[in-house]
Amino acid sequence: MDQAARKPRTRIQIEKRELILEAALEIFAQHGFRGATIDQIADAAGMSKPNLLYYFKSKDDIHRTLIQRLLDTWLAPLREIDDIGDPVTELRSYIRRKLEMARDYPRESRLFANEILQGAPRVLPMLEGELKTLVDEKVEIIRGWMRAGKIARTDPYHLIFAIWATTQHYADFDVQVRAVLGPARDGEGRFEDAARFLEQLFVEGLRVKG
Amino acid sequence: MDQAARKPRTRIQIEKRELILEAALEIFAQHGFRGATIDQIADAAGMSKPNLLYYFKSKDDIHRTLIQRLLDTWLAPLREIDDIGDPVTELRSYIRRKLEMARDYPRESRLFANEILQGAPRVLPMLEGELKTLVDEKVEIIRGWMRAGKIARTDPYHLIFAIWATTQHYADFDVQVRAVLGPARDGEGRFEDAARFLEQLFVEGLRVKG
DNA sequence: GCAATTTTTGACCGATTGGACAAACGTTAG
DNA sequence: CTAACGTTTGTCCAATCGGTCAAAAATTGC
Repeated sequence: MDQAARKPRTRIQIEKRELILEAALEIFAQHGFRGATIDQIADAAGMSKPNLLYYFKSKDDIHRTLIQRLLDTWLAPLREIDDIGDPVTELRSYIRRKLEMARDYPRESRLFANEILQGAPRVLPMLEGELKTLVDEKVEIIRGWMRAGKIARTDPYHLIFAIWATTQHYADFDVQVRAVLGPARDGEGRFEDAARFLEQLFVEGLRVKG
Repeated sequence: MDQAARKPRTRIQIEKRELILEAALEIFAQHGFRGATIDQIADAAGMSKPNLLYYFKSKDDIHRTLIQRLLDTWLAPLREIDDIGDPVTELRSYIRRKLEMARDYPRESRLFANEILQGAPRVLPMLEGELKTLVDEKVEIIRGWMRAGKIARTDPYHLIFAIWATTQHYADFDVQVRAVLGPARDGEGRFEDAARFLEQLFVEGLRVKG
């Protein structure tokens, strides 16, 4: 049965699908959708191409599944923002969480970056729907903070864009960051430096002038 | 003669090579290196594939030429930073110039982003050489400003990364930005909003605490 | 106007691609 | 043991890819 692609039933199907997705994430993140080949993915997953196509009905199917999974975890930090805590603390921990995700899930970040760069052919509806709704919601919270004089008045949309851009930069442009910083200051130190800098930039940048 | 690929000699060669590069920039920026096909580029340039290959000896040759051109103009704003002017003014105009480039040359930005995302296979030596040297140089200037108490003390490398990330974001993630902001606030207004926000963020974020 | 040179094209090639398929193999419930 | 079902693979295919080549067409120098 080719039902495998629709709903996993057996233990093997669940395991193998997971194995394929893990391999595909690596390949897609590195080469983009068109740059990746089914053979590469199958090879990385340790199985033959027809075997892989037994679990996913097409290359597009794999990619779509990955993107869908990614979005849930990717937007989690943003969802967590609420207006019950201290605004500065709230923003600070959002930045830190996003930076941690760039460090811990760079492949997911690059997969997403690739998709957006190509014009978001597979996720545009989600961007205009779910994502926009979520951002609009958080923008209102941030506006509340500004009205209350907790943070400086500025454009909340561009604030969110700036946080996304600066944090994801460390995953998407990792090669460039590493090349510029050089072999010294590698590993954990780089992450802490970035965290410290971004924290200062956004906290001071949003401090209310008095 | 296939010398066309090496050194343009005639008027037609100069014009046609320019036409091809213009078309290729569009295609490469949208689909990445592997995603783009010679046929697509030839079609966009209004000529046949063999004709295109008369002017460039391979797909890689076109791409390499584009990247090489890009880098000169891309790094120009950074080169312009010097320590004779007022630090805040200097940084502010650097940010504005970078943002203008993201607005006026989004295809170049995406071409570069694609290259870096794929691991910078064609420009890694340049990143580790020329770019690193240039950044190191400007970092020293920024450090001087900090020592002189003109701007707050922080990591100059990550400051530069943050400026790159936030400005290029508007070119590379344009689809996402547009989707989130919606049809209103399109066009020139978006650029001015972004400019105003980034200016505030970096100027206030780097203000010396008194 | 004509010959040399440059430019353009149609036809073609081998390699790679995503995917189909049936046969073989493994597993498991009765 | 065996029939039914799940898994794996070798083989094949049509489409597309980057690139070649020789010959036709256009241009240029004289």
